[in-house]
Amino acid sequence: MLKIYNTLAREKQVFTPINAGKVSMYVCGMTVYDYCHLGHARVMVVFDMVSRWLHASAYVVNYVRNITDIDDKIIQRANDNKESIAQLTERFIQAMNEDAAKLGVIPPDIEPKATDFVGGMITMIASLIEKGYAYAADNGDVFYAVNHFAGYGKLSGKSIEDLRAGERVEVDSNKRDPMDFVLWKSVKPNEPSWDSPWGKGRPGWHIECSAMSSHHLGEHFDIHGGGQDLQFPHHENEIAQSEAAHSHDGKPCQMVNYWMHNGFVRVDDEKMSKSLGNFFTIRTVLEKYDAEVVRFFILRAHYRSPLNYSDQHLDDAKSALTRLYTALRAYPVIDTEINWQHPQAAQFKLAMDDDFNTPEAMAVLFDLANDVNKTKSLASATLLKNLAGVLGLLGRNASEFLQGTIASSSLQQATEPTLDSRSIDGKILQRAAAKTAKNFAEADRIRQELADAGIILEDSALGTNWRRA
RNA sequence: GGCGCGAUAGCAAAGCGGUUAUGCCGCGGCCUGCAAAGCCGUUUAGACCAGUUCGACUCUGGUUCGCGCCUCCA
Repeated sequence: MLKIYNTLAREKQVFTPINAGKVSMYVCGMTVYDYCHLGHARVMVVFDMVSRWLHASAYVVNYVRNITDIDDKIIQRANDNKESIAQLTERFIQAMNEDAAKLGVIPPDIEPKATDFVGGMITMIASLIEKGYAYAADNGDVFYAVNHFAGYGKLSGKSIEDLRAGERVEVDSNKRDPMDFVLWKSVKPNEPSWDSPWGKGRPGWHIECSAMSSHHLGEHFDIHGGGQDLQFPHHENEIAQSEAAHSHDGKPCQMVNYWMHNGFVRVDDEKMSKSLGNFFTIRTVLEKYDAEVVRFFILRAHYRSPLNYSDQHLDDAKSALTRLYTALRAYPVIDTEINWQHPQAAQFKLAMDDDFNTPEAMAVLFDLANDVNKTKSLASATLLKNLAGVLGLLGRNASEFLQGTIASSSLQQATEPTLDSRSIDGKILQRAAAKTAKNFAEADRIRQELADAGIILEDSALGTNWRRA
């Protein structure tokens, strides 16, 4: 029985889908004006994991993750770069897809772009005006009248009064209330625009998610996710827009049953963010670390906990993942159905059903690795690989991981020359001959020579294995 | 200022009112020509102060410290 921590309720709740056996999930994706950083990696990996677990739990999942391809920063960046907005966003959508693929993120079922939904947004704004939740100002902007929506603040736990007290924003004189937020921005020079009943302009940020989620998942759907920083104002405003626009006879229509928010990636105990400038892009990190190590690192913490980034932590993650792959090295494991009755599989399931407790689920993986090493059980090795597969881990051949270089990544610039496997095998043969001749000094010299090149040898009864440090 | 989250061993990170989390690192042993890997064992815990309880890292209250949101942000 799956339990999910629901931000709306501030507690874990048993997950009951609106339609039995089906899950509709919407996640706020990226604004594509730059490369994705590790914080974006976390959202993608976390909700990929959620979607995989729902699949593994036999749900039919409809997973939507949007792409914001029109906003202030995009316009500015395109201007700075002297390229068109379409060129800029296309470039970074492409980059995002490459990064996601490397991290083992399965593409969502639908990835709608905001610019493809302006018509739907206009319809929704018109409906909000008609129902009295929004108003057009004299300058052509359209605002949402926050105090007309009774439930405002229910997600973030804020009250309109508290928000007013903490008011830090420049008051826009076109607003009737400082708390009102913009649904439609009137056109400004050198900015793209669309025709609307309120004149040329472009949509505000929040309305796109309301329009896209209802178009693809309906007025009422199961799960809505995103980073913790979107809780307010973005998600709060989405609720206000959707529930008001879809209201019938003045009664709001519940938009989402379960709201999920993942914790931040931090650097030196501070939130990693563009504004602080302390971010690492995914591709920068992948120059140094295998993408699966990064995925492992993300999933090793619970999705709601803060996740501190440092090289030391990634080194640690790499060692841990190496242990798992090492356990699988000698076994011809294949993908099979998981028998959830098996004690360790059941333990894994229990952990995952408890609000996606991946750290605890991973402990089961290490337990299985110990079994494999101790008992040489092919069954345990198979279960290990298949359970890890549910998390999108251990998908490669062990040797591919242990002997591969991150240089195989297309992003990797040529680093110091590394030995190819053929010459390594040659050295191993030379060393074997020296060992047979009891010339241990020579054997050790060869081993050291390889060690200096980052190749670690491991003798076993069946021969010598090697892996990259 | 308002609202919220957190504090676990050298590092990272979970569960749990009483019984080994787990990984990395360290130490000892086995194995090995020697290593490495692996196996076995093992040292370091639960910010602080009270309270509830037969018993609290786990529940309650307070203190201190850290972080986040309240403005674009995953």
